[in-house]
Amino acid sequence: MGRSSLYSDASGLKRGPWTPEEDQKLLAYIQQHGHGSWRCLPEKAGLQRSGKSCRLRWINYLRPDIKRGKFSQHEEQTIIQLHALVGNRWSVIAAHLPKRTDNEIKNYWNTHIKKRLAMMGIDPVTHRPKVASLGAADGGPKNASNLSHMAQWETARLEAETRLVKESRARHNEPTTDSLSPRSRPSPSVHLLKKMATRPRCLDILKAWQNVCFKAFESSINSNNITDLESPTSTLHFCEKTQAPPTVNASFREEMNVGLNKSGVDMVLEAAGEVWTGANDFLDRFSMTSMIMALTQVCISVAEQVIIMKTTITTIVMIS
DNA sequence: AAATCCTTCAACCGCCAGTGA
DNA sequence: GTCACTGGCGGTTGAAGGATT
Repeated sequence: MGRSSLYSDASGLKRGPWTPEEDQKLLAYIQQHGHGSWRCLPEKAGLQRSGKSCRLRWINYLRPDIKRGKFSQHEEQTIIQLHALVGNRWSVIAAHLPKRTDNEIKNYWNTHIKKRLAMMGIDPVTHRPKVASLGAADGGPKNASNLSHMAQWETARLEAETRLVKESRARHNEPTTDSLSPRSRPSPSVHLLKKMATRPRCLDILKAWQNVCFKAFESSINSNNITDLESPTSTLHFCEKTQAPPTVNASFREEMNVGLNKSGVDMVLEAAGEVWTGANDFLDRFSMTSMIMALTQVCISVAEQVIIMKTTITTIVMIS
């Protein structure tokens, strides 16, 4: 496989698929000497390859700590929820999946998850519902819309549960996967995600969150308009029109550019009051926001169930 | 059985950030 | 400060092989 021919390029370096002999040479050299400088490695290992090609082959295929084969359901959920958080930052996502490479995750996303989300009526880029397109495809716009939302809420619920479990586990000092990251240089985001899973959360945040969330919840139920709710994976959107408080600084807004609705986050942060003032570094803020997102998704899921029940009851009453 | 279409994924490319001279 | 080099990353390609016609 690969897109280049088997022939050597202008510099005399071989390209294209690796042969077993080449693999053996590379493996043997690295096991004996370590990779050292990738640029110098091919010559020392007796390979007619570029250092870059050797590095890629090692990272994505030859490393002994690589897990191959089908992705588990848990891995898939992790990918989806992390993608909702960080977007196409495959190296960050890979850092949280044991023995998976960023390339593998990227391929899996593009060939499997992306399509499945699209079929569920979820935009794989924004993680928001594509209600119009699903309705058009299915004939019944209303049913399609409801189906779409139910899928959304269920996805959100699973995501939230998974995230909370993960954070809880991390707090109990279970081993993280960071040491297994295919990248030797962890990105800042890896540290942030790791740190956010280990910091204790203040219950005041929960209280603050309950205030904000249930106001929106009540409002949604009163209007009885399901389509007013946004995708659970996008989270917090129903707070969007709230004005952002002045206490949250601009640099944080920049740093939080991970697909969140910032105004919604701001609103919760404002309600959190004093808790927030103590958290003046980005790590704390990121951690707090992650928790808020998880809680949002759980809450939206509950809200959806109630709305569906109310709609059903109304329908029954009308029929009877 | 052959042709065509579709899916998968290994490998490449180009860009960017970090580092040292 | 800036230049060159290196490694890391995300996007893209295209061959292989499976599925469908």
